[in-house]
Amino acid sequence: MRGSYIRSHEGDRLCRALDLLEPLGPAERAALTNLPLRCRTLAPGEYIERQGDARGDCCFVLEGLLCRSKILPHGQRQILSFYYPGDLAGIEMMRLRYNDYNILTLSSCRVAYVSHAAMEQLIGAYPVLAAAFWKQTLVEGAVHREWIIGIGRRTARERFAHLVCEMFVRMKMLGLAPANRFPAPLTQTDIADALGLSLVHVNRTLGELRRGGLIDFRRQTLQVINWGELRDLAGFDPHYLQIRCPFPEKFGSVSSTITSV
Amino acid sequence: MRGSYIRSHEGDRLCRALDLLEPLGPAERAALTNLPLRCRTLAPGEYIERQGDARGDCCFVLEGLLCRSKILPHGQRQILSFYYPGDLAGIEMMRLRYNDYNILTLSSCRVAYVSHAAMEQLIGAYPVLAAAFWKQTLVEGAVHREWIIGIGRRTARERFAHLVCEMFVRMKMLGLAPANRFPAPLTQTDIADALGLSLVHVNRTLGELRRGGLIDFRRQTLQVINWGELRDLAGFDPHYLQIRCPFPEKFGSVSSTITSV
DNA sequence: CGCAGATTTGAATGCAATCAACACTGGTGG
DNA sequence: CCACCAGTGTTGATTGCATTCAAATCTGCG
Repeated sequence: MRGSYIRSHEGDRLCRALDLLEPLGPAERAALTNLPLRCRTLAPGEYIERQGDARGDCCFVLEGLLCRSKILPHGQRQILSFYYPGDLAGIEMMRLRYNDYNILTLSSCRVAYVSHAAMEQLIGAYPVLAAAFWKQTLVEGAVHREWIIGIGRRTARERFAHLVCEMFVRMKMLGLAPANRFPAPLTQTDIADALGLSLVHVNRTLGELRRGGLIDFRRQTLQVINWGELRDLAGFDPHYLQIRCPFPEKFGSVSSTITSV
Repeated sequence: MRGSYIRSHEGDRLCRALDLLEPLGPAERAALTNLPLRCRTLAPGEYIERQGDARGDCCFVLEGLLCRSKILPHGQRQILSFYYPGDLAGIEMMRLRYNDYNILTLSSCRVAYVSHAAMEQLIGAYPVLAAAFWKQTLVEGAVHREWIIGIGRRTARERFAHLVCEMFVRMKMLGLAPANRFPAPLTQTDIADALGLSLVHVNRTLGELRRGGLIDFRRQTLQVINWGELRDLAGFDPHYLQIRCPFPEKFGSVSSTITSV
């Protein structure tokens, strides 16, 4: 099952995402685009990894949204994180023996599989790339912590708002949120499982945020309407995402643009 | 403020904890014990790092219990993780620019500070140690995920039971839980902030577990009385801790010993 | 059209938070 | 030695946020 080759704009996006973590030189860019990749297009709901399975290859996200989830013995589901374009899913399986989580597509996705062997070689040869991957893991940890805080101590409205802020900022960084709109290929059930809430309550909370003029969510698209209020409600501070570019400044102006509407 | 030298049995414990992640050779052990460390004894409630501060040195835990926490704007506190003897606290600050969390002692602690420079050198020279530290971060991520699941989807009793299981297994691994008793220098307020519950509810839940004959918790000491039931209640599966030694097997026998009492 | 999945709304229930008061503990100082 | 005090632990009563159960749309799609 040999996949197609990576497309040029997909390679660009991959480089861009990693460059946000660590500045890449031309050598690293070349090494990335010359990686032996197996590219594939996956339908929504396809699994990259399954809980309990033997560890599989690493997987670059080129396009679309994936998530990591776990099903509990009583059947409840918890979504643990999202994977955005440029993220490298399943990298921890290079070092760990057991895999307790599912990684699966939420939307139609373009992904690029890389063998562990190729990754080891890449990391060994390019310390900057090793640093970038290592840093991505650390940011993932920081995001985990922010989720713990949200689920542990924030109300449903704050929690929902915080998730929207996080997705918005990440998509914006990737240039995928023009006019403060970005694709969010999630059902309300998915959101509930990410926020640790029930489907019904997510629906009601969404209604409140919508009626409050903070966001809109229709046809798999999230729109941030009142960034200032949304951010304040969530208590959102983007520091934990460790954005390298001067994003907060740039973002302030966007924010004021929005709130002045 | 130059600290005292590391004591021999403390160096042993440090090596032992890392050896549980990756098997260390004599060279790595020697390198570890020859690290330029500044050892100190800290009182309960002292900070290693504060949220918003500039990044400080790394810090090995030699003895005692620390936690990572965050205070929210409205004053609520969430504890995000615990640091046990052998853990390296604050290692992520070698790579990240912003620090949004507190790291502080819960009990009286022995710690050993290491400069980032010394760590970089160590990691550069000993790939096995680099792998061990990297793996520790990955395990920390897995623990975060398990906490998300707990806070998001488990009831108060299950959540509490799961935390006790996790602490028990980690302490047992370190040889610090003889007779299924181990030091847990926590107030019920701390437990509440770790589990995302209120103090009052933690107190009631603890009462239930105590009356149910699952655990006891007195004078800063946790005792696992009925491991089988506790594990089943929590739905605890130690895989996520990535224990290298044949712990689950060994543990089964301990379990049966206990349940047969 | 018919159907499955997703969204929306209503009503009742329940788990955990909050408010409040009291008991226990260890440490300090008169 | 005892009074005092702050921190911690315990229990009762009330409130409320979120869940659960149930049913009615809505939507996309073969």
